[in-house]
Amino acid sequence: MSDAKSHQSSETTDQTLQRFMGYHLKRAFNVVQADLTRTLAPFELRMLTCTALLLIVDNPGISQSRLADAMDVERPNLVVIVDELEQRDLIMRERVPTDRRVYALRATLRGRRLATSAVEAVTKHEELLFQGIDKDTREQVVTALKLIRARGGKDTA
Amino acid sequence: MSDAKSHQSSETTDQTLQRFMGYHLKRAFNVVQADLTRTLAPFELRMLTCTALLLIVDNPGISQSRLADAMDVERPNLVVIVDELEQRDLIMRERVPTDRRVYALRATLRGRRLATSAVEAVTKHEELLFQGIDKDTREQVVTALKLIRARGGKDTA
DNA sequence: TATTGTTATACTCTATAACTATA
DNA sequence: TATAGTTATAGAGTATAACAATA
Repeated sequence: MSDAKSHQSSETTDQTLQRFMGYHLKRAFNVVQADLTRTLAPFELRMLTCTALLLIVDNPGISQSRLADAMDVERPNLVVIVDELEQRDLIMRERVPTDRRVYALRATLRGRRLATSAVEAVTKHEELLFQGIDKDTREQVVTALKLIRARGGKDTA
Repeated sequence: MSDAKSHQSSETTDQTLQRFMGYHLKRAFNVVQADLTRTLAPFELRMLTCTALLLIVDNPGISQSRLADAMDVERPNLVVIVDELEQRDLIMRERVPTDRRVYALRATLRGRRLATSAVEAVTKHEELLFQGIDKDTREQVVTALKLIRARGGKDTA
């Protein structure tokens, strides 16, 4: 019990950490993130670039500010993501005549095609990763995750 | 509909992304992460250093390799975390006579005291953050997250 | 040979301040 | 003045290769 040897072939008990949802959330997210990275690699997309592409495909004309909000990303960090997608000819920045400050983002045909392929791959990926969890539970999890998301920014005071 | 203006005051539909658990997981994790960072700041702990400290407190004599496994962190990345905790006199690296390659990690009194305070703060933090989610749902979510974690590493092939 | 801890390194993600051009 | 996009920058997390000491 006082020797390191006694731990070598046993699992950690994690008594304290097991109580925290944040711990489980992080571990699960690490797995999903790592798996998703592999799944998206053939498309030369990362989680963030893929998310941005899908949002632009689904919301043609969206501005960078609104895209940043939807992605929970700071505006400065979104710039490089949009740059990358534009350089790869997957999206376009179009000037808006009524407000020359904003860009209207639109997917190109190439972008829409890549998005379709990526969505198919991610769908398969998630089916595999979550196959041990029944549909009802999945929906409950999503509902809970949305609630957590909605509480964001509120102070713990 | 083709003008960016039509999107300015409406929410994105996110039709495609909404289907993916990974998207919800990431957004929820971002919120928890940001909130937890604020909660742990007074203790000068981050999510990773706090996790390491709690695991060492709960598993005295644990080696760095086993700690890295428990945290899903690569060994090289754990070194700086352990360095930080040791420099702050929260834990000690002890040589193990039976295997001189490994360090047995143990929390100091100071480390155990800080861990107790941090656990208290995080507990309060999570109570606030998850107060809209009933106990049964929370347990179901944790069970699901554990299942996802357990599937890690398995190929999507 | 294999493993523990380590160094070095690189890439990604996150966060903030300050600038420009437009409104 | 306020907002959209941008630049620069810093901090933190993640991942891999290679090394010394030890088994």
